Amino acid sequence: MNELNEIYANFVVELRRGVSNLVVLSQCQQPTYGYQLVKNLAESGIPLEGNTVYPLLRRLEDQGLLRSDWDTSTDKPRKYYQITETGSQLLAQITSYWRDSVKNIESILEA
Amino acid sequence: MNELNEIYANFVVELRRGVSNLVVLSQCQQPTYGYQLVKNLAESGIPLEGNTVYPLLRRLEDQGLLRSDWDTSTDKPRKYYQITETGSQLLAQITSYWRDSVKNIESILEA
DNA sequence: ACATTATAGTGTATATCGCACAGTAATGCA
DNA sequence: TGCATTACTGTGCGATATACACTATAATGT
Repeated sequence: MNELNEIYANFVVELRRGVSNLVVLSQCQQPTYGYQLVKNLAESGIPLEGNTVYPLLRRLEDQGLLRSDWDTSTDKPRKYYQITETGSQLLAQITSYWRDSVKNIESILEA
Repeated sequence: MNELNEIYANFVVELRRGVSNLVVLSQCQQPTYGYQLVKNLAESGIPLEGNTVYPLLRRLEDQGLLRSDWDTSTDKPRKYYQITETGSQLLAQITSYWRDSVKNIESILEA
């Protein structure tokens, strides 16, 4: 017997999916590293775990939307990711798509 | 070029994911059938195709969030889905979650 | 007579997530 | 001093849900 909480949790997972692309790209307008993202996004109410963030960053880099540089100047080496020109273009597109969707969904919910 | 469009399309797919649960549950506050959902949602700017909607309706029914009745009184038999009490509770929860998320994401995008 | 609409469905490949786990170096604390 | 926790980056696997490409049937439009 499926418990309601389980179903709810799964809905939340699905809702968060895709949003991660959007918020990570957005955050990488400033050079950022994975662990920082995990912390910042949790504070911002969009908790993404490391096992989600690290593969995501690599995917985005593979797609040419981010680029990365290791900073080894401190004791804790950090891999900084930063958005590319291509990434910026895509970010603008999906931000626009996102806002349109939000409006559409809100009007469905209110109807 | 084509590559970017593909990436964009995939982002859109991921963003739409989960939203389908929300809008379908919401629409089923009035008894509705699959084909009508496909048409209505397309008009509302949330295009979901039959191969997405029909399995989704069945899942929601399996989870006890919707129930269905065949209407065979007309020449075209239609399977009407309607939200259950449990479904209504969950809809309220995920609607609330959705609106909170939207606020959080918007504030990340603006930062 | 032929195409399109209306209506419901399936099978398979693919993408991404969560959970669990691996691994190292610094820092806090008992 | 010794041990736990934090900081930091990752991997492997199973589960879920989507897109794409179909199957199927009956009515309606031209």
